Amino acid sequence: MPKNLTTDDQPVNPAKQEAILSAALELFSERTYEGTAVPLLAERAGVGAGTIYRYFENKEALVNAVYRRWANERKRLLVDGMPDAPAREQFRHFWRGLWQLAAEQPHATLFLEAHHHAAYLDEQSCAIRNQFLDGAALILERAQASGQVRHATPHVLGALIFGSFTGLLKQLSDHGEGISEAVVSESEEIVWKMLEA
Amino acid sequence: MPKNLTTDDQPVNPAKQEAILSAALELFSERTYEGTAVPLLAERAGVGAGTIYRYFENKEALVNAVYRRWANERKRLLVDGMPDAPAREQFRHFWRGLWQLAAEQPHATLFLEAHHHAAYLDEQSCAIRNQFLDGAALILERAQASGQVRHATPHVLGALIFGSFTGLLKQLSDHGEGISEAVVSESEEIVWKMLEA
Amino acid sequence: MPKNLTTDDQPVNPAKQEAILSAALELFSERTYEGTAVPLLAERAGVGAGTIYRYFENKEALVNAVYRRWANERKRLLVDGMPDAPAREQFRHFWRGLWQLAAEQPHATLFLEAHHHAAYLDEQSCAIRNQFLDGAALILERAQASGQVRHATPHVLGALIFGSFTGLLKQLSDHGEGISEAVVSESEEIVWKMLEA
Amino acid sequence: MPKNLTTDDQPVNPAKQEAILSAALELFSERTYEGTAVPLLAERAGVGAGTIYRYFENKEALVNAVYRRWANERKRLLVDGMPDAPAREQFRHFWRGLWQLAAEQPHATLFLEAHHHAAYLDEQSCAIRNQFLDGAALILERAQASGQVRHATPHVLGALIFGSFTGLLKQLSDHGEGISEAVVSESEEIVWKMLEA
DNA sequence: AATGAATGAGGATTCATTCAT
DNA sequence: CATGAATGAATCCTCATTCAT
Repeated sequence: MPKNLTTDDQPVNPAKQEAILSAALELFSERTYEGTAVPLLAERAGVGAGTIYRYFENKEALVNAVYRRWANERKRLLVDGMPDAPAREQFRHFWRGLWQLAAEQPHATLFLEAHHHAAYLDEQSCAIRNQFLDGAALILERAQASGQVRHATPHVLGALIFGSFTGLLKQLSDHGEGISEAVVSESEEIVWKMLEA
Repeated sequence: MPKNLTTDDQPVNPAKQEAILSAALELFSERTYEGTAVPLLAERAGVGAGTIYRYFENKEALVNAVYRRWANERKRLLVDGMPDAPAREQFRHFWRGLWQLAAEQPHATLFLEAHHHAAYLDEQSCAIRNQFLDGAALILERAQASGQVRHATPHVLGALIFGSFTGLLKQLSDHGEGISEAVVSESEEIVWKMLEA
Repeated sequence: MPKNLTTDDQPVNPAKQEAILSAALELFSERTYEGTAVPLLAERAGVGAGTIYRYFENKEALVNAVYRRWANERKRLLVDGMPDAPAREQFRHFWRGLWQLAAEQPHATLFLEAHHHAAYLDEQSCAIRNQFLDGAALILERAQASGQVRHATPHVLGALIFGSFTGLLKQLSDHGEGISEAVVSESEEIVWKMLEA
Repeated sequence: MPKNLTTDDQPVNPAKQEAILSAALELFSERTYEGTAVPLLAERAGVGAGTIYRYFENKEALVNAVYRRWANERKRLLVDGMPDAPAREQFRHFWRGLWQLAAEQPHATLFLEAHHHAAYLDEQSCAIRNQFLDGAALILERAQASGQVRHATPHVLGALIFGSFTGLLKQLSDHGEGISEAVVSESEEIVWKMLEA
């Protein structure tokens, strides 16, 4: 009776695990963690309710798996994948990356945002978010050192940029508007003003 | 004879109603709406579980009351109370107002943020948030007309500003840092850059 | 702190006690004992909820008081008040008495019927119903002895007569029909056939 | 996918559904609908409390299921199964049928009687009882037409007969007496007197 | 390995009763 | 003496989790 099947204990059926993670992402962001019943989740994933417990120890482990998955993806894309380039270009990479992720995985960004404070997130999940923010701060710091970005507490700067993105994304989704190239480039210009030395 | 004590039918004991609203604000933002059990809420408010139902028809009516209370307060302070002044000064009023509210009522801003999407918010509650956002957009529009603020979709601009604030506030609260004058003025300068014509 | 105020411990305010008993009769027969909330009962009686407990030890004592009141009234009218007369005339007295009570106190008869089996009726309440039935049986027995009424177990005969009455009353009230002289005399004739020697 | 297990969506486990219906019949007639707590009901049925909600949408749906079940059974046996025969024989069929049902299912008749007025009975449940009463009235009417039964409003006659039965059954059960052949045939003779032309 | 019927602890809510006013 | 606001035990019901199949 293996416990932690989330790790690579050779998950029984990758397609099923994937379906569960995907259904969880959808439902947890549409409704809430507490507001989502496991049986409903199972139905959405097309598996039996009991099956979920073969892939995840419990509901809490499942949210954490979803969180980690997308928090990692975001970090990988936006921080690890940051090119060595002038600050303006790095910012473009970052900003457009955020929007691309939001466009490709409409639920992922809002899910990450909504669940960050959650009491049920474990340390590892929190750690990943911090890696993302710290990574972004480090990039900023380097850009400041080379005089390309305004001098200000890097974490403050990072929070402002990231908050701008989240605020705009929420507004668009509230109004049922999709993500248009126009909005992305307009906002890129504007937000860069906060960084520009 | 009237049952609806949620309205101003001279609530039986204002101090108790206040205690309930206050406990609800705290718990709903620390945990979640769904994640907060009514008995716990009652204990935190220092009243019996049944008492809550003398003041609010049900849990849903209670969240809405909390939401309306602070959404109104915010609108009153930041939009209705906006002085007729140069754009830069109006922005200072707005930005510092946001932080002042956050400092005085640490939970209120995060509560409003976390509950905006909530399915259980009724029309009236939603209307107030829109009044706030539309009001802010209108002020921006006027400032744009007079050439003091960059030309860009007002709601986009508004979302960026408000998002910046929220992002920074969350970051501070995550790190357990309080709201310092330094951070407020530093951020004010930076965010203004997004508006500056 | 006198307990049993239902007895003649000089009830504090007879009009109020009366109002409570009357409201209880109405509500307990329209809804149920368990289905009737004490606060509602208080409102219907025009008194405060707490007041009820000055007149009756608790809800259970109240139903019993209502039950006893009408069970006694019925016994007094129909059994104690039975004239010494030929059987046919005694039956007329009894049958018309039942309908008169039902007409004057629409709720009382149905209340008595509905609550007879109730677990919360105390011994005294049950005793009264038995006095009524035993009294009726005794009258029947005498009439049988004098050859005016068919020979059959008196209690069986009594149950059939009384059941006929209840059945018809319920049917009328189900159909929203009032108690008409026509129905009463028609049924009197018919039911007498069961007794006729 | 279908939620409504109350219908014949092949109830998950017929034996369990049966146990619940049976426990409900017992308890609802011993105590009351409102007076019967669901956990107690579950215990008596030998199932978990939650299980009841897999078979019945809620407590109300459960009483209705019980009511329909026995009201249908009664109608089937006594009205639909009425032979084409002389009135006296038809009456014997009806009367003995009532007592047979009462003997086989001691709780069913009293349950039906006690719950007829109930506010929580839905339209379908009420319809069945009416089918029973109307059916009985129709049979009476035919017998009147052929001069075998006294002329009197059929529904009145029906109510008297059925009321007699109920009254006697209650008396027997109050006194803890079983249903004896003697009582049944004695009462059959007597009640027939009400019908005899 | 997968299921989904069954469970019971825990949720929201009601209501008989008390007690400070 | 009368009140009705306050209470918490007890209600109905949901849902995360288990386990026999």
